[in-house]
Amino acid sequence: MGKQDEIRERVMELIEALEVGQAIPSERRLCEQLGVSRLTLRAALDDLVREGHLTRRHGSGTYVSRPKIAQPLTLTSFSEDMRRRGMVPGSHTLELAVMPAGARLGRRLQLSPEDQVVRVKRLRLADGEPMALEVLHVPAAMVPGLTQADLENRSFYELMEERYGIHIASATQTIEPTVTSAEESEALGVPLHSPAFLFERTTLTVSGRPMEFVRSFYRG
Amino acid sequence: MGKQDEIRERVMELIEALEVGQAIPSERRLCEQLGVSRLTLRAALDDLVREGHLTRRHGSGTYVSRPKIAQPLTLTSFSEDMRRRGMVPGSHTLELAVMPAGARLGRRLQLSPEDQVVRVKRLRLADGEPMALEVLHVPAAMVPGLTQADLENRSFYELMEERYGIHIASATQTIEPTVTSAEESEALGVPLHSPAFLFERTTLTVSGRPMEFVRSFYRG
DNA sequence: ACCCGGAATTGGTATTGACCACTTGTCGGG
DNA sequence: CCCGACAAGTGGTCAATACCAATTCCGGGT
Repeated sequence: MGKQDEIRERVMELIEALEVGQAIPSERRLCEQLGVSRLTLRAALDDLVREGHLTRRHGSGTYVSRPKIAQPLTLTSFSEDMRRRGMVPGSHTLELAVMPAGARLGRRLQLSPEDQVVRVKRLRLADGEPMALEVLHVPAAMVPGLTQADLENRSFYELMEERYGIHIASATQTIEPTVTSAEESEALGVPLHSPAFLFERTTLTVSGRPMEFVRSFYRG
Repeated sequence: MGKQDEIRERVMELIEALEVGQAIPSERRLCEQLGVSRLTLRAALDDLVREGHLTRRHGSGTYVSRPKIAQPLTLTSFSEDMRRRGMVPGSHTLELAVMPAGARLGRRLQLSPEDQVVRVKRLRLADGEPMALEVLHVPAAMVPGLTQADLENRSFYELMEERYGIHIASATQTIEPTVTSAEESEALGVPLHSPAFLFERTTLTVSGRPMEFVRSFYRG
């Protein structure tokens, strides 16, 4: 975990507390507050600017921009979606780890920051070709004994229902255009900074509790 | 003109003298040779990597990649092309300047680096919408008295024939996917680093002399 | 002959310090 | 009252340096 990524997260938290159009603290102030050099801070801001969360105005300041457009929801799993398009869906689990939720993720999943979450990184395939990189977070308490093999070529939602008896009720999803980072580029086999779509979805169970938070990068 | 852009040009020249797959000098050696800091050099290399000219391998080196695919040629002017698609072509000249050719451009146009060239920056429109940013270079000796107004909403090739009696014979053109820079983004009204196509064309007269070198950025 | 380990080299990241270019608001002169 | 000059604050760029991480290569031990 680079320091740049950590800063990125902290700035994101800061942004979320502000209105669109408001200015964030100046670079000089911020890098002092966060205890990093200005270049490091700028590298993190560059990311957020490229992804459209911030806009810079030379001589004036850096401003919060473009709120994500919340979509009402079309409750499709990747597996269903691909089959409907006549393609053979698949998935390959790259990583499965248990970690504390942290502030932002905890808020999304209605957990305390110290609660454990399972973080799964999956590559979604269509006809064998990489289509998306998916990072999903689930409260660890909801899925005891989940292993990497459980998710291989398997729909996560189906697994949740069959093994854990958890049924999904609704979800809120946002879509935004973005460009791929180094990791995403490598996983999807496309050049760095290729255009892509970022889906973020929070899924609720029938009892109204958040069940998962997923970030999916779909290649353009 | 930033130092970074200058370095970018110099590295480009260096690259063109190498074969695909060959390594360029290490960053530390290069920044010493070019007399810039490593940060600046890396910024320039970042550009070239993003555009696909270079590939980095951590611990190993930086390598020349992806030769441009030379197209045989489809000899269309922008104006003709747009009309065929049923759109109304237009153009707006942003800048017209006379300057020395320099090394790379001189080579392309078969001029000595000190020879003067006319550099024209044009915005190409389709139905009034910006479609492409075009930077064309013509040997100054070929187009005496050319003014900015001459090119307003006018096909350059038609002008060359009518006024100067220069007829085009053939051209070689390369296409490559790229992303927009700050200047291109602003001119085309798209976000920074949006996907785009870069056309490079060298046009020859019937006498076999290079008549123009054009770089066109078409929005995706 | 093979393999393993360390040194050298390469790209990757971060810090600190400085200066430039643009914007904005203010203060003083007309 | 208005307008221009100026100063402060902002983002943009660059230099010099240090250390980390991955790769490569060569030599010594087996």
